[in-house]
Amino acid sequence: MQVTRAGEYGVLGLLCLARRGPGQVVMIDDVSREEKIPKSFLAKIFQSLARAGIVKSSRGVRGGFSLTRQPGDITTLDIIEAIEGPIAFQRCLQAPTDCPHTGGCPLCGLFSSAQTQVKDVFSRTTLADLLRGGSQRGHPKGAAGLPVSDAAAPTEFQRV
Amino acid sequence: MQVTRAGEYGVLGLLCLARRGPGQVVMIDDVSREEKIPKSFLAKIFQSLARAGIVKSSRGVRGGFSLTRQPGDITTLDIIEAIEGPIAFQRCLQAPTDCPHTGGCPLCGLFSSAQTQVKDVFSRTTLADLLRGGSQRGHPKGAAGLPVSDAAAPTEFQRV
DNA sequence: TGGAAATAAGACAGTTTTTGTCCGCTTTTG
DNA sequence: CAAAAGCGGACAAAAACTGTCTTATTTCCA
Repeated sequence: MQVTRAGEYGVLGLLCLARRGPGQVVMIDDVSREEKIPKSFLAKIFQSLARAGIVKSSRGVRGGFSLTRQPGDITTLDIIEAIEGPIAFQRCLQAPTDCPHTGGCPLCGLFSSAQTQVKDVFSRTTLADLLRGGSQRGHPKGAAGLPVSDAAAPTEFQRV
Repeated sequence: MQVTRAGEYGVLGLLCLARRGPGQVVMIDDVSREEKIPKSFLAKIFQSLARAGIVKSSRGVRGGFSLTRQPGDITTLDIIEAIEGPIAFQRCLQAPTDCPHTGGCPLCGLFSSAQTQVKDVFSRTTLADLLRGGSQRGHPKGAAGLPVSDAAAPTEFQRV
C-alpha cells in the first residue's frame, strides 16, 4: 500500500520542470542533481512520462525534457499511473475474470471504493496545486492546504 | 498500491468466522478448505490477528480461532493493519525524519490526504457490513458508497 | 497417563516487484 | 565529424510477497 519511489520521483521531477516555466527544456542531469534522484533511474521514469505524452523529449546536444501541457492540466494521477500503471487495489478490479468468487466477491466492493477515493484525491491535485503549496509545512496533520473538497463524494452508483 | 493476498485472506478468513456466529471456535483447516486459502499461510495470518487481539486462539484438541468482538466492531482497517502493518503511502508519513525535504515536502500533504481517504473507507466498513453484502456502517459524512467504477463491479453491488 | 489434535514460532525457499546500473544505439547541434 | 543528449534493453541487487516445513507446546479425552 505505497506509492513507489519511481512514482514519487516522477512527480518531483515534473515539479522541477514546472518550476522552470512552461516550454522550458531541462536535462535529466539537472533534475537529477536538483532533486537528488539517481540519474539513470530518473531517465527511465521520464521515458515512461514521455510515452504517456506528459512530457516531450528532445534528443541531441541541446536536448532534454519539457512539459506538453500547463502544470494545471497535469494531475498527479496522470503521473503516477503513467509510471506505475493503473492504480488497482486488487487484481479483480483490473481483470474481473481473476476473481475466484464468481458468485459475488465480498471484497471487490470495498476495494473498489477505496481505490476510487485514492484516484479521486490524485486526480484533483495538479502540478500547479503542488507548486502553490510549496510554502506549506512538510507534514500536515490533516489534509490541510490541498484542493480536496470534502463535498466531492462520487455518489453515482451503477447497476451492473 | 495493492492490498496484499495476506490482507485479503485475513478478511475472508474472519468473514468465515463471523458467519459461524460469535464465539464459535473454528479450525484453520476448515477456513482454509472453505475459502480455498493455503492452510499454512492462513495459519500465519491468523497468528497476526491473534497478536492484534482481533481473534482468540485455543490450542489442543478442540482448538481453533474465535472472534473476540462482534463483527460490527471489527473494521477492515483493523484487520488489514494487523496483517500488513500500518497503512503508509510514504515513509515520511510514518517516520517524518525520513523525509528528505526538510523545508516542506511538496508531496507529504498529497499522500497524507490520499492515505486518510483510504483509511476512512476501511475504518467505516466492518465485518458485519461485509456480511450484509457490502454496505458500510453509517457515517454522518455519508461518503462514497460502494463501487463507483466501471465494469469491474460485481453484479450484486447495487446502489445503497 | 498417553496419544491425538490443534495452534505457535521460526527457518527456509521460490517468485515477483522494486530500484537501480550499464552499455550500445540513435538523434541533434555546432 | 564529434560531442551531447535521450532510447532501449539487459542485467543485477535488494526487498517484499507467498508460501512450505519442521519442531515445539498446549489441550482434550479415552
